[in-house]
Amino acid sequence: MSENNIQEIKKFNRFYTRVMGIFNLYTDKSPFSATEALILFEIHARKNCTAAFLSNYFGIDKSYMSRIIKHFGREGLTIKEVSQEDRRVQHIFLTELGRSTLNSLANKASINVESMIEGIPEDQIDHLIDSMKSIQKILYKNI
Amino acid sequence: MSENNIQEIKKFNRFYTRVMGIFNLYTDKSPFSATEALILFEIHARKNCTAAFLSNYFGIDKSYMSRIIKHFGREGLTIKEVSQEDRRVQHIFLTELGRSTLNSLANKASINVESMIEGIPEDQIDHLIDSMKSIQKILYKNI
DNA sequence: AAATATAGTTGACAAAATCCACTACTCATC
DNA sequence: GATGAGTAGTGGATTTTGTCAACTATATTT
Repeated sequence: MSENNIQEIKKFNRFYTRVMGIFNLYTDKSPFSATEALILFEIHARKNCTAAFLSNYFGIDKSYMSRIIKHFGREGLTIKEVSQEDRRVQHIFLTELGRSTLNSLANKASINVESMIEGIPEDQIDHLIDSMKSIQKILYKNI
Repeated sequence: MSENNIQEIKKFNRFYTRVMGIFNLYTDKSPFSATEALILFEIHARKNCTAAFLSNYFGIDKSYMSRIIKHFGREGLTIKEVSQEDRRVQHIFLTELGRSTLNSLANKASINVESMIEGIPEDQIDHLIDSMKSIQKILYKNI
């Protein structure tokens, strides 16, 4: 593998890390961290989501994940339901409040994204999105 | 701005956040965090780098930045030099040890990037890198 | 049924990050 | 050249985020 390619990818990683740091994706002054917002999103998007899945999916320690979900529970955002097939596992679901909270976080994220691309001409935005799709498509199997 | 575009960008952001979380870019079992590695890199790359610049560049609290740089100093990775023009500002430089430390962090990062793209055919890697370059070029002015 | 493995929880702790007050200096204006 | 406003950097106190190891409960393998 060309050393040059590696350097280019690292450069992109530095760049995009900073982009995300600056457009602090979900979290401007909300009581939820970016991580929590991502987890909430995933609970919503996956069916029969479990703590183990989330822990593995995000590469987050299971004890930490347990606490995050506990926190969601205390706030009334999620409920857990013991699986019928395997009584060790608990499926996690959003409550109505959880859905509306996620919704408001998603709106904030949208506003951030808008400021991230504001002033960029249409055709470039299209190119941007094509590029983003390509990256996902190419890296997909390795993630 | 099309709502659909926003959603696509948010999807990419979630995706790439996860990519970077998983290929924990610099930091596998090194005594430096990913943030510290990025800062070390930037001290190396910029000339006449200052704490204020870094703080602003990364969107990191200045007191935290001060502590990180202090830490680098204690470890012998950086030295500071009071500016002649403005005695409030201190330029930061890597020492020889700082450079070699950065180098070894960079090597670890390279290994992570390799595993991130392993098994992906040449032409796709090229496409990947083109896409990454496009994104940087398009977002550059807004960052 | 004994050993091994997985899901999730908890306590204790460590690392990362923020908030705020402070010093030292610079710069502009009177 | 004193005064006030602003910026660079530091340090104390605290909060948030994340890790480690031990534990319970259930499932799976032998």
